[in-house]
Amino acid sequence: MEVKLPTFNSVFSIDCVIFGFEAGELKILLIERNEEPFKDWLALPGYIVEQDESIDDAAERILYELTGLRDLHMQQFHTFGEVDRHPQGRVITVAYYALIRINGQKEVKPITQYAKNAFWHPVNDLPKLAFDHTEIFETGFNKIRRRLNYQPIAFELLPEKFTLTQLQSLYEAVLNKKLDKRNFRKKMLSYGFLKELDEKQKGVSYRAAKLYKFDRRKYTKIFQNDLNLDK
Amino acid sequence: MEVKLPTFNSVFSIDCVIFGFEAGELKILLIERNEEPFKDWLALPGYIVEQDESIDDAAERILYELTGLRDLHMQQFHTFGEVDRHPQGRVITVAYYALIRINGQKEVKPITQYAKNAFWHPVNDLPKLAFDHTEIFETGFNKIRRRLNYQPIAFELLPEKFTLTQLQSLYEAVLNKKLDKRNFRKKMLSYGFLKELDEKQKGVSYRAAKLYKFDRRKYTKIFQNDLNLDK
DNA sequence: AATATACTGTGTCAAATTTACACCATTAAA
DNA sequence: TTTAATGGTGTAAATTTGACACAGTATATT
Repeated sequence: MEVKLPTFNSVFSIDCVIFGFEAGELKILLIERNEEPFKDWLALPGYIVEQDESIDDAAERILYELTGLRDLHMQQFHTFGEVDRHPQGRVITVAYYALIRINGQKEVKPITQYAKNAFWHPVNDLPKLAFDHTEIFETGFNKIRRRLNYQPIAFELLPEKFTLTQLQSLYEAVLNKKLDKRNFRKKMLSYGFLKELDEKQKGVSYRAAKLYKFDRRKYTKIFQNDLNLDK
Repeated sequence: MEVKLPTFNSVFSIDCVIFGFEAGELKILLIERNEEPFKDWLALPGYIVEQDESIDDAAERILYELTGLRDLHMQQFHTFGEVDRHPQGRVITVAYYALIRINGQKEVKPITQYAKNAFWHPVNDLPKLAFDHTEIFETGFNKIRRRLNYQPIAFELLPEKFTLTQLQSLYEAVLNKKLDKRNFRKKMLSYGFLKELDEKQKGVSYRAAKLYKFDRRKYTKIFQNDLNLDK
């Protein structure tokens, strides 16, 4: 923006694509809308930005109000600004993604009345979504697919302690292809940022696997000289 | 955006980081502002989005009005939404980049009175810019650095016919490091999307180099199975 | 005509990385 | 004790990357 301000020229919103991983499946968080337009439709959690909050702050607040989730690391990925994307007027939306451990999170549920409820849905079988939310989802999914290879996003989706098989099945779910077990392990371990624990998986009816932890300090050290990958 | 529209809540703008390549140097397009705030400061070309145009359309229009440049392939890369980024009020801006051949373009010059003039400036020696434009530039520069490796953006900066040395020096300018000549050529040619022409460089006082063309059809064919890289 | 200048264009080998590939070990349940 | 299910492991070939140097050619200069 370059000159004296005109009056406001648009409505500005945030939409969130929240990924979770559960039972070997990649899921996203959807809400059931409780207001027109698209009342009763499924949609991404999203709402309008306030004038006195940054868009990053707005993303956190909105996600919380619609789903009860807090303190996720949200990352902007694209802004959608087609004139007709909202049936009631000009609304420009900034899309964010976040990744979250589904297990160990309290149930998701809306805090405000704008959503009837919120729930996890597998990405492989998404219904039609309100507005242009299908496109927003797909754009976001493509982003995390790419980023999986150069950012430590997998570890935000897994429990703190995880097995290498779990890690692999997450990669397979995101990339949508099978990986070779031995090569995958060799590679992951070669990075040096996985810490092997003196602990094993519990509650399985077969040989328990070793648990690992992601060591963010080491990761940062190893990749500190890379280009800034944020934004 | 999810519910009935409130009145407009913000001003919405576009800022452009336009890269060009000339005399072995990477440059961006700056304007000299002609209005408050930041009157007489240098800034990225940018302006306010109209209500009846998509943000992609706005980006093209605004760039044209401030610099006379048209029909560039502009690519959104980040949205800046800090509350205080504009001294006069809430302005959210979507930043775009584009790449352009400086040579063979007509002179850049503003069409509207919002900018006094427009000119190319080397990226290595940028002055202080208005607003948060220095941050916007840096974010954009990091983006194209990354994308250089998986998108054919180099060829938008070079003339249609170019030598491998020119291509290499562009890579060196963007990545800010020296590359090995033989390895660079081997690799580039191995992709198979460079077409060798029956033509040589002219007007140099030493052995003329072969000219090449970028074959976008072949490029697309080769990489058609990759993830969608737009957005 | 000879020489200087400046850049073009090329190949090999070692090292590192990636890929393909299969079976025994362990645990719990039946 | 047997079955079911997954855990955990190594090697060799192929590919890719990285390091490295000099003769060839067009022009300008003398």
